Amino acid sequence: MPHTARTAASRQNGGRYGTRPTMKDVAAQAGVGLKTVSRVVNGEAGVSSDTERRVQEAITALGFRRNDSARVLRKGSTASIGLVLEDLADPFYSPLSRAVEEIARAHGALLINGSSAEDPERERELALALCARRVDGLIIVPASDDHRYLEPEIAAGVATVFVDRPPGRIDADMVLSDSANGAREGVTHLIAHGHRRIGFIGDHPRIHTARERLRGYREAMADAGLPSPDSWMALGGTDPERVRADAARMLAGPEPVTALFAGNNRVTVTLVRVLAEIAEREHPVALVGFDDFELADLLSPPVTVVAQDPAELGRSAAELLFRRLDGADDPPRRVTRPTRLVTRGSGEVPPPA
Amino acid sequence: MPHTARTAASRQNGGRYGTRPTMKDVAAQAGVGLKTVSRVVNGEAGVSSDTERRVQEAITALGFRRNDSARVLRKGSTASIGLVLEDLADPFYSPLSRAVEEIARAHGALLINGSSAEDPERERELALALCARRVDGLIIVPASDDHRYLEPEIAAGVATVFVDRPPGRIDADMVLSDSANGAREGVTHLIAHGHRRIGFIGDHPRIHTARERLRGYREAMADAGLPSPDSWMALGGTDPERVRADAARMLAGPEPVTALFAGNNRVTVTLVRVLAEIAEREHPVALVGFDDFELADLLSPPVTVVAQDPAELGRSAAELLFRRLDGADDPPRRVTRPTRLVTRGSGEVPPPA
DNA sequence: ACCACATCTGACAACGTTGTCCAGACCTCG
DNA sequence: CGAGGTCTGGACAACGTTGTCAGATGTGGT
Repeated sequence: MPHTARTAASRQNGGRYGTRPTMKDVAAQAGVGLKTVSRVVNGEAGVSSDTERRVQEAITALGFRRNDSARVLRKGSTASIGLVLEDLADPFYSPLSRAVEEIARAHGALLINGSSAEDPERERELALALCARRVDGLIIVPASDDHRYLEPEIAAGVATVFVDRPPGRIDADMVLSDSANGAREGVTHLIAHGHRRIGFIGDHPRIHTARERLRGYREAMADAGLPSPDSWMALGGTDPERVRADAARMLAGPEPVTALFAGNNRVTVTLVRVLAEIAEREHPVALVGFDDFELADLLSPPVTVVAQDPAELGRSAAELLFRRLDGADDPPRRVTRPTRLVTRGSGEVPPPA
Repeated sequence: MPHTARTAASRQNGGRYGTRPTMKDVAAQAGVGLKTVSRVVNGEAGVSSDTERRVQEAITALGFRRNDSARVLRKGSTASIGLVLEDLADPFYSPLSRAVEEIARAHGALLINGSSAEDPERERELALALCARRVDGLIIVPASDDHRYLEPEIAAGVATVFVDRPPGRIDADMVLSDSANGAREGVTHLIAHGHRRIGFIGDHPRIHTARERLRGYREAMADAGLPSPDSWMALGGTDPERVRADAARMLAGPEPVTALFAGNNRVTVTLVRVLAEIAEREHPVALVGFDDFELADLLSPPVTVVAQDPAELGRSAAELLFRRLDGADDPPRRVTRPTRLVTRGSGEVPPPA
């Protein structure tokens, strides 16, 4: 075992720590021209097998690795794409990210990704940093509602696809779930099970999907001839404390809601906790959540959800992106993917008699 | 609203679709020298405010964005780090990834990441591709057990930190959880609650953490003077069907195990399902899982786990990496983080009388 | 012996940026 | 009014690769 990897390996390197051999060095070592090395490295034809062998040996001896920065500069394409989303660690977005990665890999591209943390300025910084790196394409889960800052980039040829939420003030490809209809279906389901007072707790209305889901809720209530007073709607974000307070408020008073609709997975999980805590004291409250989540079926009661398929969103977006990179230049398209109501129990709890 | 973003923006560009303005173009537009533009773009001193203004206007007019590829080539540092892990979508790794991203961001670096899918060859390809891109540093969750392929890279100055599992056949920085002691503690906990026949279901023994956890299990059994026959140990990976079959086998027969220890979060979740399915027919089986997971506390019974903190692993690894990038060159260090037994119920189920 | 042709190889410019170095304009002070 | 300094701006080389093109060598046909 070497003393340290660093010293051990730098011995191979003649001790030139931090200096990498270039094709020129390889050429000198092999006694051939620079371009011949380039040909060998890129598997181009027209190199005799004897020369190729000599070059390969020199490459191994020096530990040469092609500098892709220089290659990118010369060739103009980076074989990498950027993904900007809200939070890489969110169980909704991580499958999306993974799906994008798989498609990218299939196209020989690397994935650079960053979390915007729902901050428009941070989204912008990230997206522009990725453009400066000359990513070939960009997939964005918007935090901002104005993407005009991307116009020069798109004009310069950076293929751009928006996913989960639409772009703001520019026309571009997008892949969305049908939030409004999904929410409407979920709320209608609660109404069908006898509920008349239903609360909606969702994310900030500046987020497109949150607005759409709220709209679906309102439409479902209106369609059933039910009121939906402001006190039954909370749009304060997904902070657990905030959600708890909102839920407590809706569940208190003389006319408490008998069912809750959660606007996304974060809210659903918090509400599951809240309802579990009060389960022993009160009549059970029905719950339907937007977004599926792991183990939803093992809770008691199992949680009924309006499911979307985040991996499928990612796949669609990435495929659309690579279609563009392959040269498709038809007008921007909007892909809408349906949601699916998964009934498991919590959404079928009847209201108190 | 523009007809399409592409055509709208390319109008700004004089219609030169796919061609980006360079500093030279900006210089010509502003009527200054090339280097002056560079100075403005980089906020260097020595440019009069009048000249600066003219340059800024030219930049905006042309939609110029610095080409970081060229910059990287000239400067030698990419301000980006690579992360290779098993699966970006795994709820254990996604917080790790996010934590690395945050630290990278704090140091002004971008994160390029890829999933090895537990395939050594894929890990190698990814890591070397990242090195070819000249990432400043590399964080790796190994799938391979031989990392000598990285020696030339490390010698050339690519800081490298291994996380969650140790490197193979090279000496390098690493950040690990204390898997063996964690598993021992978990199994000892089951023994303390009266269990004598305890099964272990874990990942492939080629994975270091899987071996360590198995070792912890064996030591705990041996310390208590209990046997641990092969039939109580399954190391076939995390495929749900496989895990189900293994569990079924251990729970059948005249001397079934009365408790199960799960080697990671994937296995735990599958076992939760299995135990839920048989809960009504048989005496409840105790369960302790390695890795915490969301909603573990809301299942019935709530799941006792040996918790590690993946975000903390990621943070530690990234901090170690940036310490190296800042020039620290003390010998490679091994950081071990303790695990924490979280008792919730499933691990305190007694054996049948 | 000679030419036509194919095969192999290398010199050179270019990609877009930054570091070095020098020139000129302008100021200050003796 | 000149010497010395400061500020501003630009010419040029270099980073490591790839595309172009032309030169060198070898082979076969006449």
